[in-house]
Amino acid sequence: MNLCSREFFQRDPVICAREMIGCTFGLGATIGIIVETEAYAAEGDRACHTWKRAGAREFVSSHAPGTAYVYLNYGMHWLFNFLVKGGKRDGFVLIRALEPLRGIPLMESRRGRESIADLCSGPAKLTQALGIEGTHHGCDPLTGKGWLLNKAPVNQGVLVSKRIGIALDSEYPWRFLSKGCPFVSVPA
DNA sequence: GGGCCGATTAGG
DNA sequence: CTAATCGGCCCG
Repeated sequence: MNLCSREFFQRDPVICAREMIGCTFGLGATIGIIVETEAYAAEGDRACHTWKRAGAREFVSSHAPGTAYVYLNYGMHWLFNFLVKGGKRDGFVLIRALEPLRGIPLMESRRGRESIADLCSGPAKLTQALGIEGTHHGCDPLTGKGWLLNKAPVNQGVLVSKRIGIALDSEYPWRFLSKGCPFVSVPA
């Protein structure tokens, strides 16, 4: 049962990214708590795929808010985003790190390592740990079989920083992470 | 078709 | 620090 509503994703992506910290997210038996996110805006943000890719702009216009935008980076890493649209701005929320919660042995198997802090502490690590791949591009985690997405009742101790690993518009403070959390990709 | 780039990661 | 590895985009 998904407690995250459609309207949760019908807001500004920056607000949405902030609110997703603490939410429970999973696929199949593997589940974690979202501890790090980044927002990308469909317009005016040169780091967003929509800036250069017509396909990304088409994706935004032709899918419902909450849809999974999954893409291959560096030819080998799958990265997972939620589509955010219908609010002040359209855009995406990139899931960058999870605190492993359930299915840890399976995560360890998929990742090929056993250190719990190294299972989901990066955008490509967590997709590997959860078994997310290109086949999930365009899926709807709000209604799709196997997905889990529960909203957290409160978000306390959320820190803000610049986004990681981008060259353009890197000054925007659009990265959010749980304060003091050891499972983030890069410490605050 | 060819060249370049990238929201990363693991390993030396 | 760099190799790995490939879809999208810009040429031409």
